Amino acid sequence: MPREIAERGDAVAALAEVFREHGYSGSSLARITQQTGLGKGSLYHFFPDGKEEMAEAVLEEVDRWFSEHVFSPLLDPVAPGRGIERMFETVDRYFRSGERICLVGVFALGDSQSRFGARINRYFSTWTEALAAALKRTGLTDEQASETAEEVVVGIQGALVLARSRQDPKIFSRALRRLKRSIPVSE
Amino acid sequence: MPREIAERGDAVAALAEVFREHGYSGSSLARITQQTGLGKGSLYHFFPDGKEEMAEAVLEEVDRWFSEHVFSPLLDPVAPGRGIERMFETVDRYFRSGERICLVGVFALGDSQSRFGARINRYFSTWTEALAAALKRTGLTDEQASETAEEVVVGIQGALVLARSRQDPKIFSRALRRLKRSIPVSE
DNA sequence: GTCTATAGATCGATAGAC
DNA sequence: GTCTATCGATCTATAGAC
Repeated sequence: MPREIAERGDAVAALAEVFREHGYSGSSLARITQQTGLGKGSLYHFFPDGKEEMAEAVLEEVDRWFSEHVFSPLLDPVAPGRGIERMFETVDRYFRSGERICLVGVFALGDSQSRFGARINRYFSTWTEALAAALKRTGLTDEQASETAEEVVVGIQGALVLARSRQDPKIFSRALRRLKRSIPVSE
Repeated sequence: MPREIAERGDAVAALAEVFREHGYSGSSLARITQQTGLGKGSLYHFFPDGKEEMAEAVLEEVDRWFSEHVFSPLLDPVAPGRGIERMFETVDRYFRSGERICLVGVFALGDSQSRFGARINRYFSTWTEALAAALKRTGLTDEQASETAEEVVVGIQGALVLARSRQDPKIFSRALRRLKRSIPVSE
């Protein structure tokens, strides 16, 4: 029987949920060991630089995951419309239709902004620019594409904040529906 | 010469900026005393129940301020269109055109969500419902009004997250402009 | 690799002088 | 009301056994 957490990659996934739920300062090592089942020995074996390295690894993994599953499909040269469609589907699944919040957003609003600012900035700018590029290839002007891309990313983040605040995931679903509609149809 | 902080009300205003910038767990008493200039003696004199009472007082003050300056104008029975206009102006000023973030949003995404959940929920539902009521009185159907109100509050919060993340307040200004446009004109 | 024990700093909170 | 001193708890991180 395999252990639940046998390597660094598994540890990162478990850490992500802790940081997502409690933020950076709210995630004490005591809480981390408890929620992940990993002892301090294991944690400092995988992440010699401690909590900051854990958070860095988590942010890096989120970045990697979005690059592969969200940003890359948007940049697919053959089907911009299809890439955008897929983005909405993937995002809906990733955030569990509004039950999950965005870890990068949590870090952006929290006290960890100064610590991880560069990575946070890059995550959102990469997303916005990839979406703008796809929109442009559906026929929008540069300005329309940039503006619409920003509107979509803003709308997603805001919907996650409100869904969490009001404990109502449907807020997120409704926002996704509105945002999809706001995009000029193309085929 | 008057002291900078002579009463509880002034303390609350100073505390708000600390919590806004560092979140709940990120605002240690050491940081609070340093940033506000208030000693622990004074803080515990004003807030006998400590840090949690400080945060409660700050949230209460934000609630009170928005009720007076944002929600009430929306509910003004004579001029729904004018109330909505004023809401955008007031919100733009309050968030310093995107340089400031929403303290309630910070608490909502942070680990303080469980502690202050009821108040956070109420803040956003009051806002959304007041705006929906105003929109309805401009002639929108119940459903259009609710949907548009949600879109606006979501858009504002998302824009604050992105403006902070990308260190670009203009993201907030652009979002406000789009949201104003999304509202059916009325006079 | 993972455990226990613990160091050293910082946490929120309190006491008592003034 | 505000200060300094300090409590016990908790924090991040490390050491050393296995």
